[in-house]
Amino acid sequence: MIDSNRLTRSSCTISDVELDYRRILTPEELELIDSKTVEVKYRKGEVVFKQGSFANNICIIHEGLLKTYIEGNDNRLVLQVFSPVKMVGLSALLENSHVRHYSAQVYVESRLSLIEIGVIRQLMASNAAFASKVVSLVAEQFIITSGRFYCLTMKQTYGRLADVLLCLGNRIYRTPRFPLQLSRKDFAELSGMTIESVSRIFTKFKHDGLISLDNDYLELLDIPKLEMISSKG
Amino acid sequence: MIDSNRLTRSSCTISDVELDYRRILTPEELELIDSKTVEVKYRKGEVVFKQGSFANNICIIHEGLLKTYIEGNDNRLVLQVFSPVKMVGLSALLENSHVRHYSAQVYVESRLSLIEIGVIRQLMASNAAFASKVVSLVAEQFIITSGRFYCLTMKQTYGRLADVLLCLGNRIYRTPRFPLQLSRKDFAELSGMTIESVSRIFTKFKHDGLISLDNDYLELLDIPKLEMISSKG
DNA sequence: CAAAATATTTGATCTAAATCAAATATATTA
DNA sequence: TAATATATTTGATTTAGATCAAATATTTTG
Repeated sequence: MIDSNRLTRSSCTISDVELDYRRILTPEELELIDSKTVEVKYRKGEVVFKQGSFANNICIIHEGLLKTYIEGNDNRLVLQVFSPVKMVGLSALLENSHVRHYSAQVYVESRLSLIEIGVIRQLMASNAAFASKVVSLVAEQFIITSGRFYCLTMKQTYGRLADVLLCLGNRIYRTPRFPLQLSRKDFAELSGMTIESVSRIFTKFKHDGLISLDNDYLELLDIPKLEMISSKG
Repeated sequence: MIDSNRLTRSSCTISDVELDYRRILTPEELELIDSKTVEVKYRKGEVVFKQGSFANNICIIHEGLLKTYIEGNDNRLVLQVFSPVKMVGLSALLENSHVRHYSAQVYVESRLSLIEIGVIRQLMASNAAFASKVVSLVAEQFIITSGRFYCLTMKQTYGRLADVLLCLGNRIYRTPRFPLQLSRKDFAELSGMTIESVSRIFTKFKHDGLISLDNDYLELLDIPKLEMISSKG
């Protein structure tokens, strides 16, 4: 039986859809897309694009880690986290709206390629299989973000933080022991709480033997229990 | 200057993208799609589709009002509200996943047409302009739901309820005075709070002259002030 | 390396909104 | 129409988590 639980009720934002769009394109189309692609390196904390600015490209992350977020008056809501190899900024393909509806920023040094959005629109208009692929990617982002939405509005702080830790271990770093590249502030933002609450829950999790924190590495020691905390809310 | 504020920071879920996909299709394609479409009437409160079930159609709402929502253990998160004429259930177009990730239910008696999902996939694969249209619709849903996400996680109860009232007046009924078809429970679910909180805030809003409630009609008396409450959170 | 700046932890207090409880009001049914 | 069920309002109490405040730790910089 299939478990649709992760998508619908967890805060994890990592995609399952394969980014194998190149297979779909003809040699001429590949040449076209490559001629309109540049590769850019971003240093830790640099902003890739800003909410409200004109959207002139679609990004693919090849190395690193980045987040997309809505900026409010004095707060931010993280929409998604992207690790390699994923497409970022697809919702700029909304017709009649050439503006970013959210910002993007890298957590760590990252390597992205930027594809001119005009080419993407052009390929969508000429290659239906490519357009179908884009539908699938955007639909998945919708479902994933809805799941995160559910998590942040329905679960309590412990469940939300457990969720974020599980996502990091299972899907981003793909190992229970991983380098701690995120600050408490990043965790707070990701799990929708204050820095102080994150700190307190980390202390509790450490004390209960769920995680360990030693020289810049975080290890998930009791994944089943973390999963229980995540699902109970 | 364009205001992207409504989309990015309000709980309103009503689309701006025109549902003019029929213009895009050839006469043969129109015949095909029509041969795979049925019209169904739903009575108040009936469920159109359930989270976890197989997705075999895309819905278009012609009359009435419906919501999509994620079902948790003992709670629900309303993702979007749809009024005529909108497409519902598009995210089922995610490849390799034929399951609904959320449920849909009508608030009032509604008339929908149901289009077999296979036809939609087929048309997307053969007609790139149609597929591009679908990308635009799904991208818009993503952005709209993200805005609602922001609203429900960042604003306080007064702002959230003001938001819902403004959406009803401005975009769903398109008049400041409209029939009260939603219960307190519906409002509570829409604005992410308890029935008691809704009731208390309604009393306050009535007392402050922002709204009036008389025999089954709700009227927005002071829209600028409601907008201020919505934006201040 | 010391000093300054920044990040994290821990404790005390406060508060928005939930929960609990009971009183109306409205709708439904016999 | 009375009786029952359901929905709404209002008040009292509780609580999860924020805010405020101060003490470490860690990092950065001159």
